[in-house]
Amino acid sequence: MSEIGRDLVAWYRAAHRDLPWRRTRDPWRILVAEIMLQQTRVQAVLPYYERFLARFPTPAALAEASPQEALAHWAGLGYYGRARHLQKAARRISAAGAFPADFDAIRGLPGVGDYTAAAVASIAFGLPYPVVDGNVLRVVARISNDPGDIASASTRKRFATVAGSWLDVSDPGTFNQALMELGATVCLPREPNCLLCPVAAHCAARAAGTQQELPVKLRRARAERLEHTLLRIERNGALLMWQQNDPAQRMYGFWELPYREQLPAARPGRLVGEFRHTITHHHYRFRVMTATVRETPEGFRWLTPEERQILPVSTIARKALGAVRRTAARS
DNA sequence: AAGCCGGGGAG
DNA sequence: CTCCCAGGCTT
Repeated sequence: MSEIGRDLVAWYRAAHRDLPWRRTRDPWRILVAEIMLQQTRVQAVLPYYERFLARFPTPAALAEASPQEALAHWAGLGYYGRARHLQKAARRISAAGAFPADFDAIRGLPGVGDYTAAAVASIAFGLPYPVVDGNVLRVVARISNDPGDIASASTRKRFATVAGSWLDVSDPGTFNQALMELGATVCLPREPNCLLCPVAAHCAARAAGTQQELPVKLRRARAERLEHTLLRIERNGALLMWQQNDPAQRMYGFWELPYREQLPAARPGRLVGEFRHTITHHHYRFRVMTATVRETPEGFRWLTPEERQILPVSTIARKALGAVRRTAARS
């Protein structure tokens, strides 16, 4: 093993965080963790992980569940395509009778790309594949003092080769988690804590003083601003809502409050709440108004509080109802 | 290669 | 406000 690998693993054994998915080598539990952790912070995943696995402890359990229930257990975590892919993967694993045990078979599961396949292969099966996530890109860029744009495929391929050259083939899973743990807790994006770093002596950026400039990422996204009004229409304690039934649209499968434009015939009442919400590069400002309707509009349903507990309700709808409660409490 | 998908925390 | 997070899929 490389010196960097040895130092990283020794540091990791002494300093790593105790996280629930580090207490198992069950490939199903590892897979669920890795899917949940895609572009999602550890702190955000923690409340979901055990709850999800308590309900779906095996691939068969998720395979047999309704898509609605799977989605309801994912609601609030974001990137809902992951929940649909995971259920497809669960059905495939369940039908095969065993979890796929080599890299290519794991990589072939829906929702599993290069990162997730390497993570499951190394952590659950001890196979020697280096993971390359955002943490690893940052750590490699700094240790190598490499100014390549991490948005480009060629840079990612080069960095993967470097990470692979450090890999501890006797325990790839621990090495991979050590490299990511360093990025998550020490080699931070804005302010790397080089004084605590176990591999500072090997770090070319540290030597050159360029650690704050790395990694280089050229792509930039801009935010679009939008405004909408949602309607809170209540009847006998139930709320008028609709379900996003178009797979091509955002939030497919989720229940939403009516938008003002959807119900031109509704009679608006008073403003009862206001909140902001950001989805990728869309920055929304929502107003919430009470309203009344003469009859149930086509495509809408009255959802009781009990139904809203079980069904997948969008974060926007949850925020809207929360904003109403706070506004009502103040007035 | 670029665009898109959620949501929240840090600075 | 901007940036980023244990990324992957589609075009």
